[in-house]
Amino acid sequence: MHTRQSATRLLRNVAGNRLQKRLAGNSNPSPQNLAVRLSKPGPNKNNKPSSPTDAEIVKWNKAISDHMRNSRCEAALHLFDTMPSRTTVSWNAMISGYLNNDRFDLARRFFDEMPDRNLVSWNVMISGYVRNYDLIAARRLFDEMPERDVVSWNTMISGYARNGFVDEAREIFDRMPVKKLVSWNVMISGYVRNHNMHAARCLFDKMPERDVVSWNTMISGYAQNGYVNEAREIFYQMPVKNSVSWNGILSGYIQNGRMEAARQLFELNSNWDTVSWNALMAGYVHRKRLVDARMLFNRMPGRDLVSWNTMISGYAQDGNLSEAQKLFEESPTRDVFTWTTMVSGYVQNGMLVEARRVFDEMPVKNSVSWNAMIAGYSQCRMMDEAKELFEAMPCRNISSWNTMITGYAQNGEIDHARQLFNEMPKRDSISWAAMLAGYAQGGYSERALHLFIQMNRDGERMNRSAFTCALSTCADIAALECGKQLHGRLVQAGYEMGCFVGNALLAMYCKCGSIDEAYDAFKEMPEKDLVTWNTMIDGYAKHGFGKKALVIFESMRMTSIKPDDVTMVGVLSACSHAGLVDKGIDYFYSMNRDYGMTAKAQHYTCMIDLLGRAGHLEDAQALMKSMPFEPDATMWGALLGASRIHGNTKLGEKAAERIFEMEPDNSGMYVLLSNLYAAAGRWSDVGKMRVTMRERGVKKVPGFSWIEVQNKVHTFSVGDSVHPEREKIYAFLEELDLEIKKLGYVSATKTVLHDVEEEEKEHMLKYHSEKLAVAFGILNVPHGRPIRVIKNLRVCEDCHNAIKHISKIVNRSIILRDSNRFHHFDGGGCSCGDYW
DNA sequence: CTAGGGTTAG
Repeated sequence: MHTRQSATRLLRNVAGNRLQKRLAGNSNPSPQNLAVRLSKPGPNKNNKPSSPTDAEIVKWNKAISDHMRNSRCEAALHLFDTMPSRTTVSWNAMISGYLNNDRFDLARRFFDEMPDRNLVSWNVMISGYVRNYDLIAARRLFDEMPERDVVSWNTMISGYARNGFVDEAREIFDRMPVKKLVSWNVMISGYVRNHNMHAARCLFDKMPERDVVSWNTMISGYAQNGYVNEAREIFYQMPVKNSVSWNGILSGYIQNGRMEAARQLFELNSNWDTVSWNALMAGYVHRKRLVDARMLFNRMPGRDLVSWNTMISGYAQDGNLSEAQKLFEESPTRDVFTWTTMVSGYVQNGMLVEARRVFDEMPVKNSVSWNAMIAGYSQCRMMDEAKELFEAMPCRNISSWNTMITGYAQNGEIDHARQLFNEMPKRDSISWAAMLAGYAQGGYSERALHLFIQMNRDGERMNRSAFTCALSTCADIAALECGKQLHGRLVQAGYEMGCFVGNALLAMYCKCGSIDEAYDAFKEMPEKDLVTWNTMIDGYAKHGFGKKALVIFESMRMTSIKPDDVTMVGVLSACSHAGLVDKGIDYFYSMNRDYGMTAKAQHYTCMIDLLGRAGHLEDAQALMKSMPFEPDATMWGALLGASRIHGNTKLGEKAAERIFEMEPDNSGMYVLLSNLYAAAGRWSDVGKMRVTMRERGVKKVPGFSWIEVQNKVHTFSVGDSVHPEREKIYAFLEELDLEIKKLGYVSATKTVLHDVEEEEKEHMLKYHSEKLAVAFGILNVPHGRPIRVIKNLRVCEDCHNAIKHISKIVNRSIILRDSNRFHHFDGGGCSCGDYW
């Protein structure tokens, strides 16, 4: 037991004068700033503690936790401050309470200042760091603590696994001296979370005893990773089921988009609990079927807070703020969740004033609430307001900093972004990515590169996972030069052996369009795991080298590593992209025959694509009908694409209709259908499409392309008129145009629709962003080196045709990455074989 | 007061 010594002084230190002043003027105090107020010396501080009984202290402690659970930090602190004597448990309750309310700073101060720590204090603090995504700090505490119990070990395992470090989690798991049932469950759940069902199953089969949680973890793991059949198998095998088991199956259907199957199961029996109702309702909300969701909501026997929150967020995200507001007012109780939903609903619909009104009214805010409001301001380019909130918020977390960095970067204030990046206490992969993306999108490639180098210099920060993260950032923004630099540093650091980094390296080369260097890296990897093989296969497939992909697959079969469903997606899409119909069909059937795999939605999508492209539209439809689940928008999209290639307007319309039902905002599909009409000469339908798009408020994503030349990224958009070298580029394009027409190129104005006025059509076509970037590349990339262009959307058919001819005329190799795949143009042809 | 399974917000 301790006297109440330093709590007051402690808090005064925590708050700091600046914050205290700022909050003093706030007319609408949140509990967080009340906590600060209490730091002023209160009355009755000099009573000598009478000696309370143990039972009384337990009561006090319970009251503290209770306050904390209900986000009443100030009340908890008041109790803590005035209680006659404290135990370690009291301190622990405060720490845990603050952590639950996103006050990591206060929690740590209490932890540091407390007179005696027990095992729980350490464990609580570690779990706090885990929740704040700070695995390094968590690990430091874990290593420092004087002794560890099962909970300490389990917390670390779960912490690593939750944040994607499943190997580190396994390392801890293997090292722990005594494993309990929960330890096994945590580790299995870690594998599940990281989509490694194979490893999860191995552990599950090996574990000495199982309880209902172990079984349920496997059910939901299989279900959420798309193996509904396996989930059902486990479900039937398990000795004692509870409602969680049932809900695992139900939400498995829901998350795999099989709403009708979910519904059938749901109607089959009547003893579903509230969680089940909520899950089904959320499924409908997620698929924008608000009418169905509302019908369930009305029918529900017992609505809880989650039910109300789900329904409210459904309306809010759908833009129906008036209905959301109505339900919000009707709801019997509201929690932080409810309020935050309203705030972010208004924010997402650009209604900043309303958002702010709700935000000011809400009684308890957590970091999510603050971040939502900040994001709202920064999306509306109101960085001053965003900054004001950011500085006032008591519970800043990494997300808050990241939101601000992104905001500044997107508003062109790159230096402010960098300043925050430098100042922030902890960075995660998002922070680096945000900063790098800011540099990359703003054209500051040298600075992006420099940031990588700084990452390396920081030494400690540049561990294996940082390399992995940096490499995958390079892959995303197709920064090949940066990626190569990292590769160099990797070799210097002696890191290049492991699969972890090796796979990232491989993926980087693939996504940056350098498939040959990817293969070099692949060859040199001493150990190849499943991901290595999958990455290489998919890389070749995406680049249109289907036969090479299949060669890799055949070598993989010689090893002891078993292909999984991801492998097969790569193999099937290789066949599809390369037009290898019979091979594709063979492989599809071999999945079950040779490996006992059940084909998932993605495999069917590949097959529909494969059959469709090859002109077997009937077979594609037949396959769709025979599938064990409902077709999703991607499958109809594949069919629509195939219909376009083969000029089947009727089928295209049917597919499009289904897509618009499921994804009314998918602008790419509207364009695809328009192109189909245009190709058939149905101009009035083309016009109607344009009207429909306008009526439904579908915005076509503007297309842009970029190219890296001498460490600088050049971005182009349709009809670009801002690039400093535009005159030269346009003149060069005119010249090319004449040349390629001699080769038989016909401007395909008629087949391509873009949302520009009719008379501008031919003019605009010549100036699509990809053409501009290619022309710029030819003019500026030294001879003998490939020209690498990236486009955010699918490449336009006419441009594709033109670039093929251009590659022949200028005798250059042009590599174009679009949103779907890679195109290698060489000597007048393309690696995609005109199928894409 | 701390670790594992099914539903809601960034």
